[in-house]
Amino acid sequence: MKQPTICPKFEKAISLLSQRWSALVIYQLLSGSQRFSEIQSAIGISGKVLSDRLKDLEHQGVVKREVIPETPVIIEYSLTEKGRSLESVLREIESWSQLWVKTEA
Amino acid sequence: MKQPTICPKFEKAISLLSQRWSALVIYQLLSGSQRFSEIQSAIGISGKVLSDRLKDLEHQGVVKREVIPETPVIIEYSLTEKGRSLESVLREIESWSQLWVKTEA
DNA sequence: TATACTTACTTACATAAAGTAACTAACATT
DNA sequence: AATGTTAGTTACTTTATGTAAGTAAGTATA
Repeated sequence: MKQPTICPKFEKAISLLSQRWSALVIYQLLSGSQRFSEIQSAIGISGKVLSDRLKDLEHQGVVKREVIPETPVIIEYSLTEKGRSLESVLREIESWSQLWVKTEA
Repeated sequence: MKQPTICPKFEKAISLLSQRWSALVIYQLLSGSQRFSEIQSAIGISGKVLSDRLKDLEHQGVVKREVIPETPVIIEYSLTEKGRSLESVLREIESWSQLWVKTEA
C-alpha cells in the first residue's frame, strides 16, 4: 500500500524531521557548532544513533562535518544553510510547545 | 544516559511530532474530519499503525474520535483545537520543503 | 617502554517499533 | 444462510533503536 496524494517534497521533509532524534540534533546545533560528545550529552542520545543521524543529516545537506587537526583531533559539526533554514520550523514547534504542552508533575 | 538540558515541553512536542506518521495524520486532518479508511488511503499507512497513532493522538488531545450511528456506523476523526493549532508548524514545514527539498528524478 | 587516557566512533547483541496480510465484530443486504 | 462493509485486531516478519563493550589514533603518565 503506497499511493500518497501528498506532495513528495513535503513528505520528504516530514520523514527527515520525524526521524527520531534528528530534530533535536538540529535544534542543538542551532546554538552553534559542536563536537560529537557535546551533542551526545546535551540531548542524551547514544553514540551509535548519533553517529547514524549525523551521517544521514550530512548526506541530506543539513549538517556539515569538519575535521580540525588539533591534538587530539577535533571534529566539529555545524549546520549548513539548509540546516539553519530549519530554525523557523523549530521555533514554531518551540512556541507551540509552550502554549499547548502540559508537563505532568 | 539521560540528562537533557532541553526544555521538557519542547522535548515532548518533538517526540509527538517525530513519532512516525503522526505529523502526516495531523496534516491530513487539517483538510477536515475524515474516516479511518480515508486517512489510511490518503497517506498510505497500515491499519495497525493508523489505529495506534489515532489512539495516541486522541490521548494527547490532538485528535477527536466521534461515532456517528449511521448504518453502517461511521467513525469520524477530526482535530481538536490543540490539533488545529499545529497548522502553523506544518505550514512552516511545507514552505521549507518547497524551498529546500529536492526530489531526485 | 609500557600503561593508561581521550575522542569519535563501531560492533555485537537485545528490545521495541513498524510493515504485511489475514482475520474478526457488528451490523445490513441479497 | 451467504456476502459485503467499516473499523479495526492478531500473528508474524522486518527494521529501527538502545546498551554496553570494543577499537583506532594519538598524547600523557609511570
